[in-house]
Amino acid sequence: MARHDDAPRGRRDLILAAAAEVLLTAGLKAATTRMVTDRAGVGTGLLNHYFRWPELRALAWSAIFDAVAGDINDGNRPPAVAMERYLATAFAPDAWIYWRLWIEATDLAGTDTALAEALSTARQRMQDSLAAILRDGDAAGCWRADDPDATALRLGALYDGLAGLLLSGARGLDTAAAEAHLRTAFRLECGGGG
Amino acid sequence: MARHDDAPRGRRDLILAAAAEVLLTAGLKAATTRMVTDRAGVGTGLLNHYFRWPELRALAWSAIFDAVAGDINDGNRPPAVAMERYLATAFAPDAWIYWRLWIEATDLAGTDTALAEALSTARQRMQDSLAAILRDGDAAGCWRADDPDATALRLGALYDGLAGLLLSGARGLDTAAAEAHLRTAFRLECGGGG
DNA sequence: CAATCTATTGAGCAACCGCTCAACGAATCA
DNA sequence: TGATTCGTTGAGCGGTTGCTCAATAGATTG
Repeated sequence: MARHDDAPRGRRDLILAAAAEVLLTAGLKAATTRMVTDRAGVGTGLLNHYFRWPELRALAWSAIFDAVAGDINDGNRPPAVAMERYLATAFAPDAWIYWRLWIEATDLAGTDTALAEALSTARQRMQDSLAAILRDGDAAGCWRADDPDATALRLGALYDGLAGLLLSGARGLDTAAAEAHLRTAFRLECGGGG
Repeated sequence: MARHDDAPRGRRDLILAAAAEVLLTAGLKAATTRMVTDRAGVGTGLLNHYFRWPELRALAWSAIFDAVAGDINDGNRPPAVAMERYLATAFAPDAWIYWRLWIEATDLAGTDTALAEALSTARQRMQDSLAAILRDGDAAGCWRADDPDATALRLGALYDGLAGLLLSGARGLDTAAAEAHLRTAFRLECGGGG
């Protein structure tokens, strides 16, 4: 994902790419402008010449979740496969940094309007993707989904809540248990077809 | 000699009370030591004489949610009434500062160990209370609850997720819709009797 | 070649944070 | 009374942050 091509279209894109790498490494809250300029091998002034920090941070965050969304939507999988993939990868160990970034964005969105906009867009896209899978599955008879949008919202919110529990170190909950809870919720929402 | 805690309201308690007021006003992340000393009408040094900031912040946070928990558990209501009260007050307008404090604590718990401990305790208590209501309701035939603890965890996580959505300004979701989603989840978990 | 312009630098600014510590007033003790 | 203790003060320290701006290097132009 992080491309270290020696032919970046310009220092601007170099900085943007470095910012995304920093977010994936340090998280959203801990990331600073100096981390980005250090990683890009660039003076601190150049970052502020091209961006303001909240703007750059939101852009890098969006870039990351654009890639994630592309990963989810790519290919025309049958709904049962797509759903299984969603449930199986939701709390996978190597997805950890993504729900950390997601939760941190939820938190910062209250203050940072640029990030709030980015989060709103990404969330809508995720929810629409999930709703589409649910609708397809209903049409194909895999399960029942009377109100795919509402179900997608609830599953998404449950996902957020479980991720928050995991991040803040809730007692008696690991990634396997979180996945099981998400699967249970899906079964309750859409019937026993699992 | 007798100078310990016999004083009805020493400066220490004054500072702690001021900290709680600041949290309820400014939130957890925005609160600073200087807000607390200003509100308490006390020098900045005195706060640090009695507390470290993370410790004081966690103490004040705990005090707030001790009061909330007392409010929930107080009285021996029948399970149906207790459950209805939980669902109806979950996203009430005058409770929003509490789920803001709750969500912010979830976020800060990753860094702040004192707050993580306080959150873990409060969360366990909330979850136990909810599980007890679910169990009582099952025993009384109000609804069905095969695994009250798991259901309580899922409802709590959904609550966290919905609160996060509300706080970060998700499109097409207000407090009434959030409450409706929570009620739907409860109905799916515990049967259509409600 | 010199002149011009643009991209880039990084020391340093201003604002914030939690926290320290020498100093002070008011009790208490001898 | 003077000496001692202790709660209390607040200017200021050390550290962090995003960001500025005069200075500089490098390419372009006449």
